[in-house]
Amino acid sequence: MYLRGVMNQQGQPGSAIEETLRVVGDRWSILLVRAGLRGIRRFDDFCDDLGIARPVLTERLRRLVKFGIFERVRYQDKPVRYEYRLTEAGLALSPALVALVRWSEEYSQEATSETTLVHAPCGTELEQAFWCRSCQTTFGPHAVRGVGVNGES
Amino acid sequence: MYLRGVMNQQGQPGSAIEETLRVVGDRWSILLVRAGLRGIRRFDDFCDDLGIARPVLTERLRRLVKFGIFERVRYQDKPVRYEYRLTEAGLALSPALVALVRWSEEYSQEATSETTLVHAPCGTELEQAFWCRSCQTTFGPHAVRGVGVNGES
DNA sequence: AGACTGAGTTCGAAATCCGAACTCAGTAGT
DNA sequence: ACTACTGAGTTCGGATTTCGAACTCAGTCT
Repeated sequence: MYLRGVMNQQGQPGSAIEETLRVVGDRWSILLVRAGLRGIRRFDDFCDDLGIARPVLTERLRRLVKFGIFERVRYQDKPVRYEYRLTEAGLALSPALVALVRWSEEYSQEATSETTLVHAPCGTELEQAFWCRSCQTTFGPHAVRGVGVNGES
Repeated sequence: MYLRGVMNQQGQPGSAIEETLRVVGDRWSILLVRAGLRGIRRFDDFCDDLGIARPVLTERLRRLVKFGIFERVRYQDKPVRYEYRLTEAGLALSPALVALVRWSEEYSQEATSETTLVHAPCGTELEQAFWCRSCQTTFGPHAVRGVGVNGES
């Protein structure tokens, strides 16, 4: 099993993902990131697109800004208006998003997906893999291992 | 922008990820899957490991079973006892999990990760990429496109 | 003046979350 | 036979979050 480094009895240290899920692990945050990737930037547009309650949206965006996933940008002065743009870090969540989309396509029984993800140049359905720069190969989850900072298994 | 096919005003159709996040998009579910990958199977062990409240764990596991991510297996008869094992579908969530771990390692300011994910055979830090079977290449998120079932952009 | 826009706040009702204590069947020890 | 213990849950009341609907506030448009 390849996910290690946890040591989480009674909630002290909080491994990296735990921390991350505390930010991004609710029903809306990932959807907000996805909306951001789809080009949505404005408060009301997020609201309409996702059907999220306004107070919740306010709170969620504030948190995502605080953790550097979105930035709040003033895009107009006369009536001062702000919009929310994905940061570098926010964009970097897309592999996770894509992994979830792929999973949904394959295993989610309920929603029939109207969309498939493909490799743009050729139109082939994409697969997700891990890539080793030094071996120059792709590989699957079974070849992944977690190592601690001082290199133990 | 490569994530499409949504059409979600006032919550009707629910694209695939929305559906998925309704199952897996809370602070605990993903952590439960991760615990499952780490070999945890028993109620009390989940409880101790994650520090999740018992009633919540009950409800969460029930839901994950219902959606085919865990299965509830009777592993003993004398006092009847059940444990929870990841299904095929549950295991298939690991790419998403790995993507989140990678993101955490790179961008999460708070938790310093004590663990890094590497390619097992050679020990090199892994990268995550998309793989096109027909072109035999890896590529990044910018080369991904979403197409609808009848093939429009 | 009156209506509209966009980004929020405020409100009370409803759903969730929590920890701590309890249940229930069976097992092990004395 | 009595007690303690295990594992998988339930039950409880209180705290926190979520919700939809209505309101605010600055500025613009007609």
